[in-house]
Amino acid sequence: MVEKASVKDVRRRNRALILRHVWLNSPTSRGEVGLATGLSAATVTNVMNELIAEGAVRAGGFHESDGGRRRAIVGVADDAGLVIGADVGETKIGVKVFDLALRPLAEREYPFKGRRIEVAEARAAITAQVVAMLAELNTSSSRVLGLGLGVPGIVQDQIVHAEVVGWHAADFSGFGEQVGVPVYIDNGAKSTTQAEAWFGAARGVSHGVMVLIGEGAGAGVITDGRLYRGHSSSAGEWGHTKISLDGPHCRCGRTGCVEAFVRASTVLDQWCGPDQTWLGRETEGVDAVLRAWRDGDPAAKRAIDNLVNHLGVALSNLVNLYNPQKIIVGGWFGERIAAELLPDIQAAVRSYALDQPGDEVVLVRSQLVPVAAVLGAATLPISQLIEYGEGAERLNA
Amino acid sequence: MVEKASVKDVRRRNRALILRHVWLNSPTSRGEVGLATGLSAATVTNVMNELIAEGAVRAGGFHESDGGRRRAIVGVADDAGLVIGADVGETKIGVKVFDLALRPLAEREYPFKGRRIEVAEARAAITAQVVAMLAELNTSSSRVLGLGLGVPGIVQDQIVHAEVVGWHAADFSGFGEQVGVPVYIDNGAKSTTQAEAWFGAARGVSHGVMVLIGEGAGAGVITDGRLYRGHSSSAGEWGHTKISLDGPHCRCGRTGCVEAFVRASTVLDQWCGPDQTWLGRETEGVDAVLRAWRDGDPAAKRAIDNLVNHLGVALSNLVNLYNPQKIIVGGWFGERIAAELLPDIQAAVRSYALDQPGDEVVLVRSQLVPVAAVLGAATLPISQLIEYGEGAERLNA
DNA sequence: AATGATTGTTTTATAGTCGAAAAAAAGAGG
DNA sequence: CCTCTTTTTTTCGACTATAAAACAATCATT
Repeated sequence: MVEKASVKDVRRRNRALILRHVWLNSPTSRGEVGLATGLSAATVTNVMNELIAEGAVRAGGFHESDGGRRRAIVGVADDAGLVIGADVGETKIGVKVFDLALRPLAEREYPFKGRRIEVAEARAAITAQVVAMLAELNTSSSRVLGLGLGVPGIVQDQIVHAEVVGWHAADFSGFGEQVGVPVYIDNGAKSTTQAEAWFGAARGVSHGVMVLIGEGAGAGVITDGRLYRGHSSSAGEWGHTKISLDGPHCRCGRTGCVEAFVRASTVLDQWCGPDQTWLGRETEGVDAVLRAWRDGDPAAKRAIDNLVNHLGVALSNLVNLYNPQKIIVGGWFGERIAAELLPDIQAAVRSYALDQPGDEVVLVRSQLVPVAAVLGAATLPISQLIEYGEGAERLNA
Repeated sequence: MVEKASVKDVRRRNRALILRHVWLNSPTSRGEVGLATGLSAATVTNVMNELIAEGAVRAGGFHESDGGRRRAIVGVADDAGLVIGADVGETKIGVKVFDLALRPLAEREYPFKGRRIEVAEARAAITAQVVAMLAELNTSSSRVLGLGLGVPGIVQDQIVHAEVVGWHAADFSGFGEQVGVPVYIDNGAKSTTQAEAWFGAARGVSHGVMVLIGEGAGAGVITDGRLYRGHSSSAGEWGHTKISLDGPHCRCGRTGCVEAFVRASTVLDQWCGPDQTWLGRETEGVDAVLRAWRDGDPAAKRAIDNLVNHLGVALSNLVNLYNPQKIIVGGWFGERIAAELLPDIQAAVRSYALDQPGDEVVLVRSQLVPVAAVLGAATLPISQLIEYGEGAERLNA
């Protein structure tokens, strides 16, 4: 239930604390780290030198002084290795190579619009793109710390259940050997949330929820500064919670799901009727309906009002259940509507949620939409390095 | 965001681990504790002797030997002090005095059926009853470790928001001085869940949800073996999440709340129509509708089918969001319907929840219904003692 | 240029943690 | 009385973090 602790755990935890701070605030100095973590200067020096010896942190140069010894610069050893993020979306697979500071170096896409993709094809496609990009960058796979893979479904061990792309118990075991680098798989919403927590609108939030709205709807939950996973890491499946006892049919085969109410096509259908199809031009359609709404088009107003109302209900349930400080609205569609409608959505949430948690929650727009998915996936190997020192031997290889 | 750790924390945590095991498995022995916690025999001895010196644990007697040194018995120092649990329900306040092993010693009730109760009245009533019971037991308040108070609402510091009893920002500050013992206040659903986690159906569950259904509907969430509180400890307010966009009016002033669908009176109204009132005889009414349902009464069948269906939707949302191993169904009404309908409810939940989390979750019936509320409240001071050593100086006073 | 104030980092010394192993205690059974 | 078994306690070693002191390196002022 709760695990025992020993002195070793203290070290592991403080080490992670320090390394995480360096990663998220690079370049920094020992003194700053001590202030931020609350650890004594002695401990910081001690741990920092260990990290430098291992190669995860690099020291070099000095900050400018304003009256005293200069602070030595310590920061991510950004060229000590590479990290890869891959994300399986509904219409394409994106793969991106980053340096350890998560600056992009190369990227590829593998579209499969309008059809299904089999697991084997996905595995092969990712492998091919990784190989191609590493060749292009003229590096070897031994320099890669790891590949993080985000998938639109539930992950258990190496098995993926992703109904929206038709994967029932899709098997990713042995994928690491296939690609030639260590592979870490997670739900796409969770890894996107991780990205937002590290670099975006959820920085420093200890209780927050990120919702991702596009053609689907997912969520990632942060509690006590960590991703919430539940018993078998499928927690946070907001898109298929129900806000109506009948309601429209959802892709999952059930009715009344949040996803069926708030996804982009629902709004487009409500605006133009289901005859006029925006298939393949959804982003265009969304821009159009928002434009029409601004111009006072009554059909657009109806569609948008519905959306805001349904989002208000669906998000208020999250507020009542998770009591977050912040809700980050993301996903390609979510980000677009947040740009225009955030105050209305927030008002709707407040009207439906209980007073106390409703008054405290703040809605914000995602800051990383176009890159969040692959970036989030790329944080997976780095998280493992930070938390458990996993893969440190691959650095500077 | 995440706190630093030091060697002191190791001790505090292991100490809590050991003390909790003794409390929940009293009487036990040092060896058993070592096995259960994974700690070395040396550490167990060390910590245990500290706990004995402080008075929270008592050593005495021996287990029988089967060919070796006898195991020394260590257990809760049950007569080293008292603990009080109080619970503010919708129609009455219950107060109960326990010894430290949580065996009941005295109890009182203060009914206020059919009317509201002001905070001052509640405070006075609890105080009076505590004084009376301590007199009856011929002990002094200095022997009381603390009083735990469960309230039907959200608690922040000493301020209680409980709309169902009409308390808006009810002030409980200074209540400890008034009663003469340290007071700990928490949401009633949470403290009831705590009781079930220590002594009932949720023992050893690290990810679970307890739902309490009566005239209201609440929930307590356990994650990683601990109560989930969220940003401002109002997490888990399941009763006012919405499963319908219109739906019946709820006492909270909104519509479509789970509570409005699954509370006892809703079923009774659906069975007999709103004319026939069961006001004041709800338990009777529930027994009657269940009897009618078993006898094949069509109106009863309709009402029960609705209930099962709505519960299925409402609980499936919890399953999708929290991914629990277990859902414990409690509350006076919940426990009754669980006795008869648990398989049907579980089937409904599975049909609405996503496959993977839905297949894994198990519904069980609460084991502690009549006593859970006050018992859970009484665990509050004990939790503080176990986790932080708070109040140890009051033991053996 | 010399001095002192200021700031950042490293070293030293100390108190505290757990755990492995040895030692001791306390029984059963011959 | 001796041996074997089981449980608990003691001893000792490996690690932790931190406070305080020492050290290092800069700026400002004289």
